[in-house]
Amino acid sequence: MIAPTRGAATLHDVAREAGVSLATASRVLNGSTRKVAESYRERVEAAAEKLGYTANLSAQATARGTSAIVALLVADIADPYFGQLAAGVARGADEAGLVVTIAITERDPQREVRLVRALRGQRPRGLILAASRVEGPDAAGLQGELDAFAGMGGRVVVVGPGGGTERSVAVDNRGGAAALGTELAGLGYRDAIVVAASEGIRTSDDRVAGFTEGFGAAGGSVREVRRTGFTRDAGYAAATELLADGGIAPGTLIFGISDVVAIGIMSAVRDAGRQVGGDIAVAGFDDIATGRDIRPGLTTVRVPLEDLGYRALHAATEPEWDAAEAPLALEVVVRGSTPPRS
Amino acid sequence: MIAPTRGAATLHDVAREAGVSLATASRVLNGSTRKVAESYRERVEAAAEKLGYTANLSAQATARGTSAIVALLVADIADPYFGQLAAGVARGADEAGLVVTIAITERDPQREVRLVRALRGQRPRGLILAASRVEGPDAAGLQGELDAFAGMGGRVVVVGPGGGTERSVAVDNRGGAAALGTELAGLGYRDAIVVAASEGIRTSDDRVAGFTEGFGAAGGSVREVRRTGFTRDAGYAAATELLADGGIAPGTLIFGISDVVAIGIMSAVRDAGRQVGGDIAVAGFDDIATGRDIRPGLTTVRVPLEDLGYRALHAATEPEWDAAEAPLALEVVVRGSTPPRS
DNA sequence: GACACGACGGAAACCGTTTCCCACCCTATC
DNA sequence: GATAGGGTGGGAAACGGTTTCCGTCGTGTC
Repeated sequence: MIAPTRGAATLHDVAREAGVSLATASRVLNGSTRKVAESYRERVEAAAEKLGYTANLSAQATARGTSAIVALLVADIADPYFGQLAAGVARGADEAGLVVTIAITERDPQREVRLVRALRGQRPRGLILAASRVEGPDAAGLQGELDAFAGMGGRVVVVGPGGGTERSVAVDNRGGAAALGTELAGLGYRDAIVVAASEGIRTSDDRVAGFTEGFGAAGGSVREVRRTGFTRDAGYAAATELLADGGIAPGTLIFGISDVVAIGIMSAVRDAGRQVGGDIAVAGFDDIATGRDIRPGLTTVRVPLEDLGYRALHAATEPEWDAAEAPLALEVVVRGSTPPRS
Repeated sequence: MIAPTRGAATLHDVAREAGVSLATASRVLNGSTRKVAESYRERVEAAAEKLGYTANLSAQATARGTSAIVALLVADIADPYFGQLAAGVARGADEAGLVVTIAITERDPQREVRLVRALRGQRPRGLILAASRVEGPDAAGLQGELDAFAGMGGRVVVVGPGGGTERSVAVDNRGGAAALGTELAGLGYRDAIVVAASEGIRTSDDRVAGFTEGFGAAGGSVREVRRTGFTRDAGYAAATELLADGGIAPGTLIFGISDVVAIGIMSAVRDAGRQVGGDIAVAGFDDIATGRDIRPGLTTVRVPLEDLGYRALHAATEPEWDAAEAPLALEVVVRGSTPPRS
């Protein structure tokens, strides 16, 4: 069905095969407002089929001045948080006939700047930034790149706390964490330790603030905020230290800034010979799939990650966009890792 | 630092700003064998910096006739198996200065064919197929697309069982599963049920065959092979059915075709009021990160997924390639989900 | 001081598409 | 029966680059 040719068939080849001009072939094969006679249309389509023609997207992009690409920047694609998010982005892109290119920051701000610059070369329609947002000196370089990107006509979407002028698909980290704190204080917890990412990372800061607020207002108190990273191993290490340092009294709650961190904490607690739940309670944030399958189940705040990615994709592609769209509903999910106390 | 312009700065703009020809600007900014005088070079670089110039990759691709893109096709990016694989691909691509575009098959063969065709439009240097390979009628259409892709000068790499002419980065599924079977029989297990994907999926078939072989040779016997899917929910459902149907005797081993499936099985076992480990043993394959953090830990076969992705990337880009490169080492990892029996 | 040669800048052709614009034909109208 | 007008095909100029080829200039040699 597909004729083997040297290299890919070009529109030229199709036009010649069909005995029509390039213009006509182009109009038939790639959308155009203009009509072409049925007889021509058939000839061109037959020729294209015969030669296995597929439009060269690069050439199309240069000619049209706009590409069908959306770029996605994540911290770590192996992290289930970003995986689920990426799934939503990919689904939306497919529906819209777009292609997703992905890049990994490895949580390195400098790398992030470099990647945004490199991605800019593709002239994507939109850029989705899902890597954690930083405040501080490194933010300036990134902002410069983002501005350059926007000045070029690309749309920048930030997943999480909206920065400046960019569109953002926000998660109510603060509110969700506050609700979690309130709920857990309601279960009888009074003493909590928070294992967070380093200061300046908005997502982490907001969750810490929200939790402290909610937990405090309902009668609990946060004894300590331990700063570490966003990974499972960071959570494991932090909890191990905490257990070794001064020990952790039974009945204490440890809030991990994300489920991934919380899962690391759970493993550390167990490896130290303690028990998760009645002894040391653990809670997380995000509700990644794994939280359902570990025992005890992980108490957390459900963030509809795939929806989030789906929305981000649309924010990145639609011409006009309503920032105040119904916010994503977060929901506290209590499982066995935080049994009722007393 | 970056001057805001209407649209992106072009090479034209840079050349004008620097007072040189396009040719010279091109030679300075985008690699060329020819040298250009230091004074010119500086002027051009300064102009590029001032204008925030970034080469238009699409234009470059059409002019050069070759793109800097590698396409990655996975079944489901939210699945940790594919996430870790993708991480390796992305790392390799970054090192090589390539861009990764990703597409999701959702395990639908027709969709897969459609995506390969769409991806072809990008004229990627290589295409990495990590979605599970099927045998059967749907395979023909896919093969046609792959041939068309290869005929165009693209390199196709299959992750897993090598198909026909394509390069493949193989995993010794059969050998690994056999080793697992042997090991488990050595621990005293005699009776096993396998929860696999539907017949015709090579990865699954190979693992079933290998396990049956190894387990059988060491004195065990596979009582039943249950066909289902590759997901956590498929594993959960299958195990729930098995437990309801005839019940499962204590001391039985359930081998899930992948860790994701095995984790679903573990949850089903527990939700049925049974215990994982001493009561019903469970084993998986792949060694995804989660397997470490659940309790009991999941016995499995470690597949170095990130390496696998990294290798696939190289196989997809390097001109000549040694198929017989040292195969990836698989390793049986015994954890608490399969305690020694007797 | 003439000549050959190597280095290097610039004009122009080209990559695969889109799209503007013109020519053409057919039909409807006076 | 000439003319205006709408619809449709084709030629050619873009789009943003790369690369070939040519011409000039500076240098080294005898």
